[in-house]
Amino acid sequence: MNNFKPIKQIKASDEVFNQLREAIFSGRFSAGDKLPSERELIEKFAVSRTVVREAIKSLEARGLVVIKQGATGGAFVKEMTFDRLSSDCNDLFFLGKMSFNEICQARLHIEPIVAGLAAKHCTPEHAKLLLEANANESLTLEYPETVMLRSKIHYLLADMCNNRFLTAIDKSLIQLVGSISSHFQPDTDKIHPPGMHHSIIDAVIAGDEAGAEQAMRAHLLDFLVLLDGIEEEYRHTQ
Amino acid sequence: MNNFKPIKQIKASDEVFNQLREAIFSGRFSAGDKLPSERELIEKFAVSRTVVREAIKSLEARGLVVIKQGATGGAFVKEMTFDRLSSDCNDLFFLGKMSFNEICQARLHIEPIVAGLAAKHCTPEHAKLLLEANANESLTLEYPETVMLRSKIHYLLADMCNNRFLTAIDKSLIQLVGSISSHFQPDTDKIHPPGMHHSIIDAVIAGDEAGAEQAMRAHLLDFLVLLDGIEEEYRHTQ
DNA sequence: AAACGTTATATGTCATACATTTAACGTATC
DNA sequence: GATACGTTAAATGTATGACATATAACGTTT
Repeated sequence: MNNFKPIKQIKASDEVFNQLREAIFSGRFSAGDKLPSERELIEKFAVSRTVVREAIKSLEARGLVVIKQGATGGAFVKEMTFDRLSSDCNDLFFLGKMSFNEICQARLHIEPIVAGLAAKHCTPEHAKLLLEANANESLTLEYPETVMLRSKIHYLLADMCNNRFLTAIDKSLIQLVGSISSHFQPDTDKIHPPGMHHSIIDAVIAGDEAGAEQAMRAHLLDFLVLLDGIEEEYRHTQ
Repeated sequence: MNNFKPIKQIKASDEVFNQLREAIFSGRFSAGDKLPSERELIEKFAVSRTVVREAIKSLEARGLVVIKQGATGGAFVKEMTFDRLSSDCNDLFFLGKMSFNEICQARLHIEPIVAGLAAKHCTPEHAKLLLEANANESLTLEYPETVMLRSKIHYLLADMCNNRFLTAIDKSLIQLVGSISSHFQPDTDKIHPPGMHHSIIDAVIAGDEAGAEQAMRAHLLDFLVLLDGIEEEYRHTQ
């Protein structure tokens, strides 16, 4: 047979999108830089404004740029953050591609590791923050502040593990569990009594990796059991 | 002070985007369904075609729909997959937000867990696939096939862990390590000699969770050491 | 110096026309 | 009847011009 390949008619807007995307990835534009204005892009690419606008709109939806209006406006390259991962995880859950149980199990496996790494890298400043957060855990019982206060420790530990990938994954899971469970506003003191984090913090501050892992695992087992059955409820109220 | 909030002028295209997004998330449109045509959306939202098109373009960039041209064309709701996570991980690496070392370390922590879970859920069919893949590992030394063959086992194990989140994360890491390292086409038999997976497979098929974890950890330590320094090279050749 | 209006330069929206892609239907040809 | 071919219809893709709106910067008045 012949080796002819099917002609791929690339849409002009996609082509512009790709070239701009490449330019950003290659570092020709870095975070904070302004892309050329629509008028300039029209000239350089020799296409209509429609095409340029749709390309930029795609960049925005992809989270690569933010668009500002006005005299000093334009498309500015965004500082890429790990929030994208979180937002994707959210999408996947809400589209039913992940069960609450899977999220919890994943967290049960990953967060102890993170806690161990946090213990390994704990500095006096970190210790201070942890103790502060721990002391403030019971300040209020109002939603959604209470959820934030009770999970603060987890976020701090995530930031301490010295691995941005694990930090991002862990935070996504924490955030997801939080947002799903707080949808029901269960009695906070019941599903997450104050003082649950004591042993974790002690181990982390002591630099005891294995102890921190162990303590986190035990904590999650306690906590997640109390949340059991919450997904059933969730899927039904939608 | 007063409690006035700044007026947030929502762009029409964003509003349309959000409403369509919500409709998809709420299940009003599920995978494979066709959104209303541009003409219909124009009527329902009472906006111009520009606005509708930019909204749909955003949905496409977000990976929620695919757009087909022609008589039976339109915007079709996409089956949401975990590929999005992989693609985002790629972006983050190429934008310098993750180091190769962080990726390797994350993999070193996560993949043993996955291997353990795989051992827990291993069926005879799984065993067959693993043995097959293992036998085919040295079929070729040509890039990029060789990379695929040597990592096949890892992908299989990822699929066996019964947790779609961990599967997705693990695959992202595997794929990322593979694509970065194969950029240099190092001698495959040197950095990843055949037979490295034997002990892992034995443990998994035996259903030995702890053994599988251990074997995977040992394998990764061996393998990743051989890849050391590859990032330096990479960042310089860009 | 502060308040205010003007202006310039972006992006945002609308409307219309035409181009292109694609499936489906009909029709001639063999 | 099957195949090839042209026609048509319905959708998205692109081009263009006009006007709306947002925003910073400059000038002018007070």
